[in-house]
Amino acid sequence: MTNRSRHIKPPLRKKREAEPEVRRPGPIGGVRDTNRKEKAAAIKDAALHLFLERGIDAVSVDDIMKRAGMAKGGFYRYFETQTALVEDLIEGARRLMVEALEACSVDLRTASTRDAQFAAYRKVGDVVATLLMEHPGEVRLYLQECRAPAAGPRVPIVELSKVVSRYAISITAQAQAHRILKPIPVPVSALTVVGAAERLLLAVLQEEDIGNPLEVPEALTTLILDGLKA
Amino acid sequence: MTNRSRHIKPPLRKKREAEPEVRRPGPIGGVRDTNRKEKAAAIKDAALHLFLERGIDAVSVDDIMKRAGMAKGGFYRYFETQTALVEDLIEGARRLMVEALEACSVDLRTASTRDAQFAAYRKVGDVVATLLMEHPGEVRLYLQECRAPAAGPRVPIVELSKVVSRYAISITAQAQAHRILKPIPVPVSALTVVGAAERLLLAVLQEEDIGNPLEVPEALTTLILDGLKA
DNA sequence: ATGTGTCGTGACCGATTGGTCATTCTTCTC
DNA sequence: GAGAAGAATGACCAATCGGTCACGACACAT
Repeated sequence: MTNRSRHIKPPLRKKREAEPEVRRPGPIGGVRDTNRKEKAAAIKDAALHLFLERGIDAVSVDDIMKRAGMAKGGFYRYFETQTALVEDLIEGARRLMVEALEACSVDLRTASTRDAQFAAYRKVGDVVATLLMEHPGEVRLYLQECRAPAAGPRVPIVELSKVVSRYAISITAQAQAHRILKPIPVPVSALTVVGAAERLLLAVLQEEDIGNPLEVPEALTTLILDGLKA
Repeated sequence: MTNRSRHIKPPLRKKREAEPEVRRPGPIGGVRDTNRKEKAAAIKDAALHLFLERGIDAVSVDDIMKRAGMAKGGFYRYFETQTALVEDLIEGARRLMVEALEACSVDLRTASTRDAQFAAYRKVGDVVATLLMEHPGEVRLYLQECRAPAAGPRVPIVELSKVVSRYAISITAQAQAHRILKPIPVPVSALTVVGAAERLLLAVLQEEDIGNPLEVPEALTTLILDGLKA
């Protein structure tokens, strides 16, 4: 087992401790409970910053815990593995995004008027804007890591990206059925939007010089409408 | 010095050997020379496959040399570091791409007719198609790794992506000056195209179900023209 | 054929890894 | 306040890392 791929293969020995969320010790508002939440947040915060600075693969458990001001051994009281940490990290943003895409898909299925159809699209855009404001780090982590091979701690990120692509394709297919969009091959139409949107998000989050970030959604909408609209 | 970041910091001891290309042993067509080229190619081939399977960060020198059927120590007779290997790996594709972008930029500067202007664009598209056919592995490696933080062996890839973005913005600015494109903020217009094109390339190279790959360039062109054209 | 220098090998080095565990410290329950 | 239980620590483990090096094998010039 190479050191580089240790996270890919299953651990040789079984874990002693697990499921930190399932059984909670002490009173719900007590010191224990409060500390636990604070420490877990500190670990996640430290991990996110290091992941963004160095890339997920280049960050060790020791690095994370040092930045969080704790000893290495404590990590495993909060997370079973690094993969579980990443899952936890992106869970909030993931749920928001998936729910928005699912809602759009459902709305689009029943929308009969043009207005209702465009409203379904707009809601996704609103959620993306919300994500950008409330989870910028998580979104940037997603954009940085989502294309690399799914191995080790990156697995949940790559899987999310596959879900997003699938929804984009499904939604595009429905939009074409409604004749909102040009009859371009559906995956091409869908992935064009995904690719363009993700690249622009990355530019905003990495503070590339992109002009006024607030103009970006409008410009993108114009491009998509003129380029894809039937 | 953490193990994870060992490639970032300068080596403690100085290298004994270097510049494998500068001084070549023996006759140019001799056994030595032939072997050297074959082995170097074998190393690069093994490295590329492993990089694509696991991601650059998850591949060790030992992994590469084992796959190439050689002993670890031999690696450093061919490449100073893993970073040099990656530079060498993408050099061919990089040169093609940069030269095409530079040529487009120059052509666009002097193009007076619409036809000449579109021809300048088309040449870049042709080179991308060539890259796709002749260097599919290298292109895929670029797409997989270009967004992660620039550290260690990934540095040359990330730098190439910055060059590409800069050229895209510069070319877009010229096109807007020619009034070929809508007066959308230049970086937005440029990165939209880059993002869309890269995502579609990735889909083709990863064999996502995208329909007939030959239709992709045409569809993308249609989208860009309708979406961006003035 | 002989000497010269390169090539390839695999043991070796110090550092670091994910993960474990006995021990100590802190909070909880009573 | 005392005993029980969870939480935190840091030494520890085997494996692996990038990189080096002495040495035997091989290609070259003569």
